[in-house]
Amino acid sequence: MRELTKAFKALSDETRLRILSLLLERECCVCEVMQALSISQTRASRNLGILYDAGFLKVRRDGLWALYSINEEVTKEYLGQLVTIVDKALSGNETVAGDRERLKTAVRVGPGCVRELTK
Amino acid sequence: MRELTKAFKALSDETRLRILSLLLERECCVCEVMQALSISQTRASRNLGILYDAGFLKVRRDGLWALYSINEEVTKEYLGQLVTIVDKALSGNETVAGDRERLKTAVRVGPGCVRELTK
DNA sequence: ATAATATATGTGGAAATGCGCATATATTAA
DNA sequence: TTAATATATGCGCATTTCCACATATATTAT
Repeated sequence: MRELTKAFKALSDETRLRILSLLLERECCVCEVMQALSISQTRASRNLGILYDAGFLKVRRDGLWALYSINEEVTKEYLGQLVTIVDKALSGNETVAGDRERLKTAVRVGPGCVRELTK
Repeated sequence: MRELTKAFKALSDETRLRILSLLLERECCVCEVMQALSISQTRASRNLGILYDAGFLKVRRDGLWALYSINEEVTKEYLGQLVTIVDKALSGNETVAGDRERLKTAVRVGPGCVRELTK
């Protein structure tokens, strides 16, 4: 029961539904999520962590980057079903569409990337 | 999006999942819910209200009683799917089983029913 | 009318949540 | 080694949630 409420709690926040919808598009690093949704690094990282803890996401490391994506091999059947529900329910959503649009122009660097700018 | 987070928020609480599971058994009044789950009248009423506001339940009045049940004609498709998910996920749950067992012996009166006791 | 009763709700307090700020951690490059 | 960078996290604060207590509302019976 605790696992189930945890899953629902993870989905009970607008920011996290946007993140989940974004990751349905493709795998993203934290800095891409923060750029696409126009949110802070802390907020992106924390909410990715909450979705991860609930079992919805998986992570892989690539150098400095933490690449998050939808976890296909879920431990519980309902996790996959919930992702499908969110996907369909937000299929025509404007916010989600805007997030995905901004993802296209997002670059894999964070806010304090001085090196790239000064070069 | 707000409607969707509201639905998930409604399901992100153990008490409300127990209530939903109980109503999957049969229609119940508030006092039956409080007896089956061994919770206060306020707690039963408030959480039934939250599930109702999210669209999961319907109510009908029968004299003094408010009879809550699962809303079959949901406005959004995902509401019905979520109920199904909860039902399956908690199918073998001990707490839910205990609640349903206590529901069998529950009577349709509240805690302050002096008349019935003194007769 | 009054009394009894089931349910709903306003209020307050404790706990949980969400987020920004600052900082810690980990990885890579020089 | 040091510097730069992406991500994670401790802390504090504002907001929200959950509940009990008391009370309000609505219905039925007398």
